[in-house]
Amino acid sequence: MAKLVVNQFFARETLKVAKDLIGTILTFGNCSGRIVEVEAYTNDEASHAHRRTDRSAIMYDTFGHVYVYFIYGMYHCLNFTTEKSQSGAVLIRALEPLSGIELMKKRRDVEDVRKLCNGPGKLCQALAIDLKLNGTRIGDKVKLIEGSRGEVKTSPRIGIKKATDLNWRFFEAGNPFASRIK
DNA sequence: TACTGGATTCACT
DNA sequence: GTGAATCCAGTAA
Repeated sequence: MAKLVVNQFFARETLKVAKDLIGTILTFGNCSGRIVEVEAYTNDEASHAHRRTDRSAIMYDTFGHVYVYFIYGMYHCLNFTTEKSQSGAVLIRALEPLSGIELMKKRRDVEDVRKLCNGPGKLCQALAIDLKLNGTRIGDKVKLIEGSRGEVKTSPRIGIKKATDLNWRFFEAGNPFASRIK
């Protein structure tokens, strides 16, 4: 397993980055998990990337950085910024927990491993990700390691679902750790 | 300064 | 399937 070349990886089209993130190992602190579901946000109206504000400026100014935002007064969502020349980001929607599982269980107050990280808010809670992480470089606190993908073209099987007109969800087909696909 | 809505989750029916 | 919880960011005035 190789450490991912962040600059090269995230400078590409958001949709390609999103697809290639499936199967990648994400580590933060003592916990790690395999990314099994993501959502690509390009410059469309449903996305924070549509309008430049103080909060969303990071998506215009950077790629390969962590973008965390707070939603519904209760949850955080973890994104990675993409594309060199325009705004874009990939929301991490679900992880398959690999290590630090006991810690995640404690944080989530849940015993069922499948329910630890099968949602954007849940995985942030399990990994203790909050706004303090916003703006940090990928590879700094949050690290990514190529998993079963990388050179592999055929597996894992990647499912694609349209979320909005321009946004797409990518998930590992048949993986029980992926969140509910609506 | 005040108001509004949201890329979610979970309990309840 | 429905609705409540909850608070920050964005917007209007």
